Amino acid sequence: MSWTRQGGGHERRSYHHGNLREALLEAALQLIAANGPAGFTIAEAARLAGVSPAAPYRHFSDAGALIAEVALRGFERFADALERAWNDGRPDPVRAFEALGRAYLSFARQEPAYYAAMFEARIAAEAYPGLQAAGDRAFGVLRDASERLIGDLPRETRPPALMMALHIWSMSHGIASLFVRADPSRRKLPMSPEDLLEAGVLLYLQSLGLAGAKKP
Amino acid sequence: MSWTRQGGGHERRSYHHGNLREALLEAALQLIAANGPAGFTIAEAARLAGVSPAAPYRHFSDAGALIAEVALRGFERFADALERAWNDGRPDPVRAFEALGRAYLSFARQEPAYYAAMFEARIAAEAYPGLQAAGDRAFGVLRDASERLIGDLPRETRPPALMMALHIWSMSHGIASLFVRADPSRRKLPMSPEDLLEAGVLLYLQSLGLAGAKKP
DNA sequence: GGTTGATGTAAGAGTCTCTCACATGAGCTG
DNA sequence: CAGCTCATGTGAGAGACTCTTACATCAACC
Repeated sequence: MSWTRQGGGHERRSYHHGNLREALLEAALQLIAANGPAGFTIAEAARLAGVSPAAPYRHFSDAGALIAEVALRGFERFADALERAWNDGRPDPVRAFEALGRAYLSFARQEPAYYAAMFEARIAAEAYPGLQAAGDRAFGVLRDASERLIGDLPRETRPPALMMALHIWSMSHGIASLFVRADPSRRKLPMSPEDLLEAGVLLYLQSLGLAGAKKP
Repeated sequence: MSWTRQGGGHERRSYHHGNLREALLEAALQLIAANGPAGFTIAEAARLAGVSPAAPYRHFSDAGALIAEVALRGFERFADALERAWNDGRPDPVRAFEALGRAYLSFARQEPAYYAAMFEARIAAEAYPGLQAAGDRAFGVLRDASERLIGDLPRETRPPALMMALHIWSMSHGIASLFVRADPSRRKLPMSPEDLLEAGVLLYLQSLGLAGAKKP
């Protein structure tokens, strides 16, 4: 997809680009995917967009602001993906919960640039207000799902939903960081990250009295 | 502690530094701790060591090689810390296993510069041979501990020790990355990362038939 | 005492960030 | 339609960093 006004190649005829902001965000995604968050530079993004190195500063105060915008959009897509996977607990809560975990890893795999901007760029979240909220929305999906899952448990054995969500988030994030995002040359696993996470979640749920049996 | 030959301040009288390599590694730790892996520069490290910007290149081929050396030493300290915490399963395997988890988080908290170099610098591990081995030694502690923990279980219900170690490593790493290493302004937790991890590990062990009861 | 090799410096080419003054032209206003 | 205005782009440049090359220093060894 192209973001230039001409809709064609990257040759621009008019003085003004017409859609530079989007073109820069697109370029950032490419560069981050290729080289990690540190591999992205304003200068290179400007080059990809076909403008001078100073032009991006009309749209972003500095490189961090551009990365933060990528991260923000990433969190929104991430939250959407998690919501689709959870699908309001259908076909049944346990299955939907597993789909949620797979969606987490899938996002890390399919959208490495967003994932890197969100979790590996070390952005000061408080400096970019929307970021925190977008992250909270994504986490909220997991929290609501946890709440729903344990809803059927008797009060005495019911764990705090927040704690449960934090456990699942942490394990998903750990697996994604260590085994999905790591270089391919990295330590070989005896199973796919997806299977590893599914087994971990099932064991965790078992200890709560949910998902008692092994998967059919 | 000072790494100059004079053992005193950072004023050097002789032409040669005497211990530049160590001084640079020390400077890198300071800079990474202060500004993250991206905040470290060869030029600034040279300045801290009191040498010209070109001098570091006598000891490290480039900035990545210096970071990799920091990461390597970090993994060694990390493995040592984990081994001390496990303490060969004393006083009993379950308690020692919990101590292992606390040691993981403690390392992330107490040694942020090493942790950042190890896990946040995106080093190409295959380019620095010792790195992979050092990381494997640290993981090996967790793996051996898992093996020992499940050793008492009947064969039929015994999970693969490797999988178990990967689950614990992932949850520990996830909690460390998300809640120990995150900026202090970050989302407030209902409990400390240490308690969160301990609860998660206990639940996990419960589902395996270990650590059946809640902690006294 | 002289030589040599490891370790330092000075200088510089190339790149990046970010700023400032100036150029362009799309859209509004009369 | 003429003219104005302002968002958006350019050119030039200061300051910082990376890494290289040629040269300087000096500790250790013959």
